[in-house]
Amino acid sequence: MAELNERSQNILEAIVKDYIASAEPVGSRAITRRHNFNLSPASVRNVMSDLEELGLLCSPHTSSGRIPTEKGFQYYIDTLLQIRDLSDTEKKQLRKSYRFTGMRMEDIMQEVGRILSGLSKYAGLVMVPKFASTVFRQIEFVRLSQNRLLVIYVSQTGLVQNKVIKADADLNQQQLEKISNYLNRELNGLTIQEVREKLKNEMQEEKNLYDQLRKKALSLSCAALQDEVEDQLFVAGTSLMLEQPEFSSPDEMRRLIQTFESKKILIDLLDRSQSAQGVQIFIGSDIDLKGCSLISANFSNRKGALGSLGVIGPMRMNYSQVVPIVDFTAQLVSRVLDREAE
Amino acid sequence: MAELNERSQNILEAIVKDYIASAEPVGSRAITRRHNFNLSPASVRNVMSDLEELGLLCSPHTSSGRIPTEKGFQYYIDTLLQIRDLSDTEKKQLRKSYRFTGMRMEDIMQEVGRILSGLSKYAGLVMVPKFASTVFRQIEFVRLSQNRLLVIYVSQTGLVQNKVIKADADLNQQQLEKISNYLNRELNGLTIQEVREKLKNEMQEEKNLYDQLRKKALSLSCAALQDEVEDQLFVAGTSLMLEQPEFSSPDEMRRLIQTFESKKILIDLLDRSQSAQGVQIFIGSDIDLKGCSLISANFSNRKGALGSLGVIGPMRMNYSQVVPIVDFTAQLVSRVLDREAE
DNA sequence: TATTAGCACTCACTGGAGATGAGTGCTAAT
DNA sequence: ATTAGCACTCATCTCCAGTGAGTGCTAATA
Repeated sequence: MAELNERSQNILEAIVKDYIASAEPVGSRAITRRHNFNLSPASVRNVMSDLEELGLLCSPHTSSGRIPTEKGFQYYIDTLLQIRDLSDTEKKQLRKSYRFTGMRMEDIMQEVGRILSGLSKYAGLVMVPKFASTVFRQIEFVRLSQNRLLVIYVSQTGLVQNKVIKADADLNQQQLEKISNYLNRELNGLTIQEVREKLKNEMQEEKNLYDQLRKKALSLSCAALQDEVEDQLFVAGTSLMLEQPEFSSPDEMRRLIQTFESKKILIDLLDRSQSAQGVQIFIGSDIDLKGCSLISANFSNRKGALGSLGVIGPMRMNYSQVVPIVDFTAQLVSRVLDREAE
Repeated sequence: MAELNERSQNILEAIVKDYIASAEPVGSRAITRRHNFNLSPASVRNVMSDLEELGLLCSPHTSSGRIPTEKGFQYYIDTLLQIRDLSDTEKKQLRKSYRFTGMRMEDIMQEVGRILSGLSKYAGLVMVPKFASTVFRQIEFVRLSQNRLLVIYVSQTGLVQNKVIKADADLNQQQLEKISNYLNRELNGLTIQEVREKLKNEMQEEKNLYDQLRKKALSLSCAALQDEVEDQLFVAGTSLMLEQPEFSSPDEMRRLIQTFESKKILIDLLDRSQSAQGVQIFIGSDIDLKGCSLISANFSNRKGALGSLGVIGPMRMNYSQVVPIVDFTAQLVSRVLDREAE
């Protein structure tokens, strides 16, 4: 992107800010009124015309004010946006909202989503990712029927997942207990990734294993960890999002609800942000949700990444307000989960 | 409700059916055209006027057709609605949709909701009720930190629930195992209700218990089962519901989404239907969702009630189509869960 | 006596005409 | 380089007449 001179930058910034506040096209006169650039509307118009030329602004029709294009927002985010830190009071307040003692992981996540949504007035997202990267704590087997077992595993952070697998042999509850004891001893503290590795190695190494128990244990846990568990996604504040003027038409509403309902798109989105550090902003065509932006951050504990959270809203989001909230929340959640793991 | 003569009944039925089909006020001429009662529009108008007098119909404004009032729908449901049985082909098809082998309880419930919604074109609901009535199968404890324990319990049907409790004493994993072994031996096959009773009795009986293990086991499991776990509710097909003309205005949409988002209202609704047998229809002011109806049924296995499922849609729902679907689905799910429990 | 044809009336909805106002681009003056 | 001035555009609002589906009432009819 070519450099803009200072005046153009100022005007672009003014337009973006005014548009964020009002959701209406911004005209040249309105700008001179609200900000005092000591410029006449006509001069502003000239600049606006240039900015339109550059693809940073557009006008919905010939005789209306300008609105920032996606590129305009991108420029604003990249070079104009100043993210203020939260004041200590704000931090304290935020910390006070986040009291999770005695809550289950699921409830914590849900609550975090709700709070994010409430603070931002947009929709809050929290994703607990595929189990793969989390740290193994315990595994239990429950015999459901002759060859169907319920596997329950618990991560270091207390996240509980379960699934049903088929067992080759019919094992009674006592045998299962022995197996889970064995596994818990062997695998405690490893990431699921590492557990998989280890199992794979041992399986190969000891094809003709004498130790029947161990053999069964290995085959069972392999089956249990074979395919991924789905990501869990918590969405909160959909209805707040619907209050935004960009979703005031029935069609737009339906589109949004459909997207949120399937969850798939949102999961993919947050998955993509998994790898990065700090706050990320996805905007417009980055994401499969026309006209929307996502501000996200990852949370993690000492042992590595655990999940992502964020706020999704119209492209015309109040970035300078929401970014620090998302950032700080991610930090808080990370700390809480560290404490949980102890 | 006073008896209506046959002609009035016929005309009321025609109006309700036409309104269900079109969502538009029904006029006298339209009726004579579509059904051949051998009556002139004027005669129909007289009858309609009577029905309005009785509170079964109303007109949105002076010069428009009539729409059924809530009372009108109620009358239709109570005395005019004929529920056809599903044909064998339909039953077979439905059975084919419901293949749940190897799925977790949660996934089954979600899938049932989706199918219900897809078949009815309205929103599908499935609720797994408070754990209280389900049958105990297994309990496990996981030590999270010094005095925080994760309790996992599994019902006979394979439903997994977990929560965090505080423990008085710091117990290591081996002790916990012994305790859970003890509990699993003692309590297997009882309903949670019965488990509670039993624990309460034993606690009182043996206040000065020598058996330390048993004492700890009792106090722990008491804490674990103390307060109810929340009902779990699965909602599917919200966006289908939004296609209905009664929710075409932004305000109505928002109202609906808000209601669905909080889940509270829906849970209360399904809770109320818990006690009854067979299909139930809640309509209009019965429920806290203006202009909507709920068709629900309970599912259960040999050991008793397990949950409810249903379809929620506009009051102008196609009852004769949806009622048998809900009914049959509840039966199917009951059977599946019986098989799971084995 | 129940039914119906006829008629005046109501009211949502539609589409066109005109007024309004916020905004633009261009040009010429400063 | 900046700005005042001006003609022009276009969404939006309001007013208005026309249309059509529907009603209630009354008098004629079978």
